[in-house]
Amino acid sequence: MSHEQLDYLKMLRRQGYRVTPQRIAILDAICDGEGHSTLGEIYARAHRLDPQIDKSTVYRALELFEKVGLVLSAELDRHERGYEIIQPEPHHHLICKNCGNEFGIDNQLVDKFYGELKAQYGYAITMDHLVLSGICPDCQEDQT
Amino acid sequence: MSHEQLDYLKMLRRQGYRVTPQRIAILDAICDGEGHSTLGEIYARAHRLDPQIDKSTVYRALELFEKVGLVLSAELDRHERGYEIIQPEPHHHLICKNCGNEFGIDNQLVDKFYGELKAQYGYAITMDHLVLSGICPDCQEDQT
DNA sequence: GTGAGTGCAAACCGTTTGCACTGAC
DNA sequence: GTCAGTGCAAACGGTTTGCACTCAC
Repeated sequence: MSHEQLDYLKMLRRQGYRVTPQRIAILDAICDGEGHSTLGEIYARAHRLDPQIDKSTVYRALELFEKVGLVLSAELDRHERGYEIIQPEPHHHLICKNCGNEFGIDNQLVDKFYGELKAQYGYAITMDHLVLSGICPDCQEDQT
Repeated sequence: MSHEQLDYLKMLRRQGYRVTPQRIAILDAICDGEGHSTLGEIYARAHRLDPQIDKSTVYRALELFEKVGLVLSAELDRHERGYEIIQPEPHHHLICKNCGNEFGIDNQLVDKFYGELKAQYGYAITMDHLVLSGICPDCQEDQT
């Protein structure tokens, strides 16, 4: 894993939580995935790294990681929650309904949209991790 | 219930499904709520109308209603799915995180945003029922 | 050495399913 | 009269919890 992981571990320790082999394995498992991983995927990967690891440990670790701000989660589609390692900037995604590909979105576009909503309705949108599903360009071509 | 309900029932019948007292009660229960109702809320209201009604019937009815296009559902926030009676136009919502108030959004704003995403990334967003959470004007004032 | 974190097993709870009965058509 | 729809009860699967043990600090 990259040197960044060390920072993640430091973040844990700094906030008074212990760094255990299980948490490292689970963190690795989250990073191994591209984009969002479901709990099941994370568990499978972590389990490969350490077959002793228990599912309840993964649940507890993900909850903790989210609390301390190491991971973000989002409802991907019906009954599927995805987790991903946190990024420095608030960021948003496009996910292709068809092929599952993920794509980061320019914050400016979203911020502008939020700004317009604020101007028009007064609502201050607080979703700093928007996940929009649609059809990616490649799949649009295939569908013709 | 309003005369519209008759249309809803017709829609069911037209598509070859039977109109039962339970389905009417569940439909009423959905309409009774303001904005999105959770399955639990719908069940509670339907149960008040007809104490005999079973939860599994509500599950089956909601699934059917969604399939035939009578209701829309959306993930409200973590582990809460909300159902609402369908509206003639594709529409979107703002929900206040604080007080739970819902507010419809002008489609144009969202369409424009989608258009920009399409132009910039090629993705064609297919979410015709966006639910954004934020803080409504009233609650923003209260928070000062 | 101590208590946070873990693995295990059981509990929990929302959802789904199988089945015999009922009532909409 | 028929079969889609229902209520009931049991099964299911993901998530949470209690507890004794372990190991990070």
